[in-house]
Amino acid sequence: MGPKAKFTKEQVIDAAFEIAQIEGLDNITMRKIAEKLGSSVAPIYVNFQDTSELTKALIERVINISQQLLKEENTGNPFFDIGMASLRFAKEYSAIFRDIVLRNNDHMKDYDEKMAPILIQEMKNDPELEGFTEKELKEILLKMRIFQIGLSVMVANGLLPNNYGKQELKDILLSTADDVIMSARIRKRDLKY
Amino acid sequence: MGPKAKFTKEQVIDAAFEIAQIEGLDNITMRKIAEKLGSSVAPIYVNFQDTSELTKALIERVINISQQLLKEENTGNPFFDIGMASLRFAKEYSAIFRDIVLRNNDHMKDYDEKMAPILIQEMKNDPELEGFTEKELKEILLKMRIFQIGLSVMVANGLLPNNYGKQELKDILLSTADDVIMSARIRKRDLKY
DNA sequence: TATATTATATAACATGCGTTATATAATATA
DNA sequence: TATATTATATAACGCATGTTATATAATATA
Repeated sequence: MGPKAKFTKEQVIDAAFEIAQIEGLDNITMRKIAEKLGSSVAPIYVNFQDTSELTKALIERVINISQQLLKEENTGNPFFDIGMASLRFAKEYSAIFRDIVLRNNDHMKDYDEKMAPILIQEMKNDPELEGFTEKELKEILLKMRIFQIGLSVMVANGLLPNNYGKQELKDILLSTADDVIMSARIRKRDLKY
Repeated sequence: MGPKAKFTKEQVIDAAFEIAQIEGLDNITMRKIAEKLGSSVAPIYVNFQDTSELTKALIERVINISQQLLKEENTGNPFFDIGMASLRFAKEYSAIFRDIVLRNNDHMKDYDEKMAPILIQEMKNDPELEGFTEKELKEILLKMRIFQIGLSVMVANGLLPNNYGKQELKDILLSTADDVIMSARIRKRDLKY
């Protein structure tokens, strides 16, 4: 009983997300969301108890988008796929990417620590990476993770040469992976003989 | 004629910098600075017209510190020195590093564009890099710049393994430089013969 | 020493924020 | 249809911010 709500949770999150996409997560305000929805702040408070609840929902939205981007990358090479998904996120949602990555939250660390063993396992099954010890694989993964974060930051901040598109990103990511792996193999060989 | 000012510009900037170091650039307020100085906000306005003027001075301070850090690195290998200076900044002033790098300001781009030709010139004089074309040198520099930014971000956000100190940072920076250069040389050779 | 000048502390103002109280409008149900 | 219930718009509250007006204190100079 009572009138229908003017907006769903999703619509409110959409509006908040649009603001975050341009101004960053910190610059979302209730009044801005209301303005974007063409209403007062009241409908927001019907859907969300307070700002913290809305923020949680927004973070979930961000995570869902990340996972969606990851699903869309399917070369079979998981750490290349993760790299490309992260790059797409950095490009398409750069303001949010900056806020998430550059804020010193535990999301990243948790994520890294959860993903590392999975990726190491995948690497063990990769014929291209045959013969490396676990320690060597970890070193390779770390280098690639560092490179991938650096590349994402540069994409988000528009620091790359103008002609850099998706293909160039792919190329440099793969090329650097080759560099790291090839060199690791050569070092291994040099030590052996 | 009149009483002496209680604080110099420098003292005000010091206080602001201390706040920024812990809370980030965005969380500096006139009242917080005043509190840290043990005074009211009035002396701040004697030294600076408004917030924007103080912010400019603070950015200059940040740049000076960066340059000081760079001066202290002197291996002769300029892009290694730049890398280490950036890493030290990321470690010692992580909140500010995040705000500077992750904000999409033009400082970074300007800096990169100014430094690139200088570094390329230095690379041309480096015997280790003999035989590479300018295009190849640019590719190597770009990869190292990406890696160095990634490493700095990870340092600032505490994402590296616990045992990572200055020596480990040096090692991984040099090791990756080797990877990139060695692989570039191998690719060159493969193409030739 | 007297005075003009300048620094300071205090308190106020305007603005923007999250949140909420309240009156009004809309609607499902009896 | 009448009513209870719920959504909405509006305006307000409390708080933090940058900035400024004002009264007071300090000091260089005549």
